[in-house]
Amino acid sequence: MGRGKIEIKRIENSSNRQVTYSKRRNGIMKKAKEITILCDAKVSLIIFGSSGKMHEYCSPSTNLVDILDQYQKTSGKKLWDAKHENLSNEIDRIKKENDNMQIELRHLKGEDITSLPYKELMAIEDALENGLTYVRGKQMDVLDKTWKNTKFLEEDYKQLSFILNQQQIAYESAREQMDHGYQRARDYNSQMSSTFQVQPMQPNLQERM
Amino acid sequence: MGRGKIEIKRIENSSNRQVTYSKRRNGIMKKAKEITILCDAKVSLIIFGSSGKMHEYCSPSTNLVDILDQYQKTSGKKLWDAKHENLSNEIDRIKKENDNMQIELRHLKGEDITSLPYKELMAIEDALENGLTYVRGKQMDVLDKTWKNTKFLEEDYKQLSFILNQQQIAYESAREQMDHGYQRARDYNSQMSSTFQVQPMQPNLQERM
DNA sequence: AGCTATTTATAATG
DNA sequence: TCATTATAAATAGCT
Repeated sequence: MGRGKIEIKRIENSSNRQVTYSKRRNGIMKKAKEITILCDAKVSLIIFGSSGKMHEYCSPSTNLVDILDQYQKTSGKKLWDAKHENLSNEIDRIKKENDNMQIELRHLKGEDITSLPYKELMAIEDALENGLTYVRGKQMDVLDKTWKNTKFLEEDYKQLSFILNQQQIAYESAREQMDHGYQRARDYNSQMSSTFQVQPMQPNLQERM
Repeated sequence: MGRGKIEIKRIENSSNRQVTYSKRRNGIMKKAKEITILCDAKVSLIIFGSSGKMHEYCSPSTNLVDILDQYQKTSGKKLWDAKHENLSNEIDRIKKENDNMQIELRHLKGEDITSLPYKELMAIEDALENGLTYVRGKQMDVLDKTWKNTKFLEEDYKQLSFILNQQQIAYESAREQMDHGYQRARDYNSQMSSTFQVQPMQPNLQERM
């Protein structure tokens, strides 16, 4: 597009090259702007001439950083170094921490917060906290007692089981003796008691609380 | 340059826009390559179409990172650091959020509340009350279960006592027989086995929870 | 996708 | 360097 066709290869004449560069650079810039407007495109164009001078175009709807971000996401290529990755990781970590706390808060809170007049609030607040402390303490006590009772009961139960076992053995012994009629029960008694170890009847009861 | 002149404004017809985008994108790409060769320029061109698809050109003598480095040096604009700053800002923001939540948590636990204004006390109070309701309900559930468990245990205990009692009686009987030596044990045997069948000692205690 | 009438970009020139 | 202009290239509207 000019008075003569040119081959696409480096323009050796420095002056011509400079002129062509200038003209074509403007041309590309213009085209970039146009496609941005015509087609809703996001464009980043950076040109360095051989002299080192820079020219830049970036579509007005965004900025270079955003475009480069998007570039990284889309292409998968990383432009930023490990520092930025570390920062990103820290953000992720803190966000996770955030989420955890938010969950904790939700657990501690009820749901809606209804408004009350200020004056009443102050007085109630102390009472509530005292009540809260009291109730918690009280409930802990009750749980404690219940637990102890259960433990005692369990102990009794074990002992009873043991005695029952002994009784059964004694009974069997007695029966056998009665059937054969010649050996003493006392021998079997002692022998069996060591065989029948006491079984813990409620080994995991505390886990049921 | 076309059959008709067009105004440079967004092409409303989506299909036309897409076609034009494709054509012009190729045009720009070609121009970029050409200026690179003709004029020894370094070019980076990144285009995102409205569909989100990316197209990129970078002059072969270099790469995007180098160009961006040079961009920062030449323009003085921070790219790298801008990104860094953005991330740092976000970290600060999230950390602040974190701190706020931590304070809220402390307040709910009754810590650091002495110097708080009414409004916040009110909010905390409501939250505590709601939480209290929830906790109480939960504790009631636990107590209920414990109580039921205790009752079951008591039943077992009673039953065991009963059986023990039976055993003792049977044993006494058997001994007596043995002493007097005239009645068969088999009668007692059948009697006892039916007695033993009664005991569901701890078959499915866990299901009671 | 191609085609082509036109518009646009630009190489050569002054 | 800038403006002009002849010409090559790009492309808008069609099929």
